[in-house]
Formats: sequence, structure tokens, C-alpha cells
Amino acid sequence: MIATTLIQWFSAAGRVLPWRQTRDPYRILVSEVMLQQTQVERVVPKYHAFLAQFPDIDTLADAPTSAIITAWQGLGYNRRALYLQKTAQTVRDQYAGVFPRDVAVLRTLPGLGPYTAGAIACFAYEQDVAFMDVNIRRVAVRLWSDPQATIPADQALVTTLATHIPAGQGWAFNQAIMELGATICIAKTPQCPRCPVRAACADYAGRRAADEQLQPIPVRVLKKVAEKPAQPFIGSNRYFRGRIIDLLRVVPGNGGMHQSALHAAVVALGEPIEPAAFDSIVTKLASDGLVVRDGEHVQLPQ
DNA sequence: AAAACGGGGGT
DNA sequence: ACCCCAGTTTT
Ligand code: SF4
Repeated sequence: MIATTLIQWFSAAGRVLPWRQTRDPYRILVSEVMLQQTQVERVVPKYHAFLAQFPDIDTLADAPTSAIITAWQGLGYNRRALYLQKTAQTVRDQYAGVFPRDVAVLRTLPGLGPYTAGAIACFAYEQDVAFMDVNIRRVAVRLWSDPQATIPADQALVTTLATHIPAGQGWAFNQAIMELGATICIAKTPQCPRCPVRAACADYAGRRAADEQLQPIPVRVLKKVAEKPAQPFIGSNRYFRGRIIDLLRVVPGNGGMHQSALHAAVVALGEPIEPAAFDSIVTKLASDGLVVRDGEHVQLPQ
């Protein structure tokens, strides 16, 4: 049975990560939101620092938003920091401080999509639910879909995953399959000879069969998640957004800056931008809730 | 369905 | 300079 083999392999070879040592839903929430589009190695130190500063969900709900945005430095996708606090406030205000455990309810919380809602239900409450991130999806495609056919839709893959979860072992199964995708069944060069479930893998079997016919075919590589922008990062919209938030983070007491001074400080970093274009970026940041504007004064939200 | 959203580290 | 990487929201 594939699942049992995976779980045994994970038990012996899985990495020890801080969020694998707890079932506290708040800590799982923080870890899962941080891990969205962000590598494990980068999250680990931020996770510890964040929990030291915001040790429980009420502390996070009550904290100045500027402090949370500042604590988010280095993680990127700063709106996640806003969603995290909104989720904390929603749990406090709408759920009487009791963290929801139902996937459908979790899915309604800000910043929690299908992956994160399932991950919290599973990793905090040990529910036998199926969900996919990019690693689980890649392993599911290679293990259980016909290499000659088109890749199944996500809903079909989740259904297949659900059938493989051994009753009562959802936590271990999902950790194991995610770990396999992160460490062995990697995107371009899977380490199949080291894979614990290679004997049951459709993709590996297909490649070996092709080898015997002297017609080697490449490992199934999934389509890239997103195209890279043709424009270089320096001078991009994202670049300026990042520089603006970085500058506002280090103003003592979140005192903010006059927009003209902020513009000058950004330009001083080396990349020119017209005041009108700069203003539209600040406007977008304000509509995102990442900055607050009062006349010409700009600061992080208190 | 497509675009927007960050940044660090490796090559 | 270019590549990769534990998704979600907005348009
Ligand atoms: S045998 Fe290879 S392709 Fe199949 S699951 Fe294992 S690492 Fe992935």
C-alpha cells in the first residue's frame, strides 16, 4: 500500500520542522500562511521570531498592524500579514476566540484558500482531508495518473488523494506526500532510485518501459505555475512597492513620511520614477491596506 | 482565465 | 541575469 509505505518513510526520513511538533491551530495557521509561495528554510527563523513577538492569537489580533508588517520583512507577499491579523480578529470577534476546525469555515477566513484551509484542518486537528500544494500535486500526478494522458484536473486529483488516506492517518499521509514532493519527487530531477514508492509509480514505470525500448522519455514535468514577467525586476511595480514598505518599516514609531520625501528616498536607492507613477503605486498600496494616507502623509497602518 | 503579489539564494 | 520556490485575491 502506497500510503503506508509513504508514512513509514516519512517517520524515518522526514525533516523535523517546528510546525510538525505542534497541533496548536494558531501556530499551524502562522506556519501555513508563511509557507505560501515561500521556502521552508526562509520560514523557519521568521516563524520563531513571529511567535516570540505574537505568542497567541489575541496578541496578534490586538497588535499594531505596522508591527506585523514589520515582522513580515523578508517573507514577501505582505498582504499575507494583513490577512493573518484579519483572521485573528475574525476568530476573536466572530467565533468567540475558538479557532474553527471545519474546512468550509476555515476557507472563509481571509487569506485561507483551498490549500491552507485543508492544511489547518489536517495539521492542527488531524482530520483526514485531502488538499494539494504544488508538491502534493506533482507527486499525485506522477504516482496515479497515466503518463500518456493529459494531466487530470485538480478536483480529480484531490478525489484520488482522498481515496488513499488511511483512516485516522491524514496528518501523517499529507505530511509524508508533501515531504516526498519537497525532497525526492522534485520538479525537474526526481530522485526515483531513492524513492520509497517507485515500485508503484506510474510515471517511473512509464519511463523505465520507454528505456527498454531505447526510446527514453523525460520525467513528467508539470507546467510552470506562472510565467515570469519579461520586465526586469528592478524598476518594476513590485520593486517600488517593496522599497516603499521597507522604508516605512524603519521609520521610528511608525511615524511615516511626507510622500515627496518618501519619493525622494526611494529614488535615492538608485531607480528613478516619476512622481505621478509613484503616486499611483502608493494609491494601490493604500487600497491594499498596506499603507495609510492622510493628505500627503504616508505610513504603515497602526 | 489572467494578472498581481516579494524576496532570498543558487546557478 | 535568470531560475526556483508549502497559493490567494483581485480584475
Ligand atoms: S518514483 Fe520518481 S516520479 Fe515516482 S513518485 Fe517516486 S520520485 Fe516521484
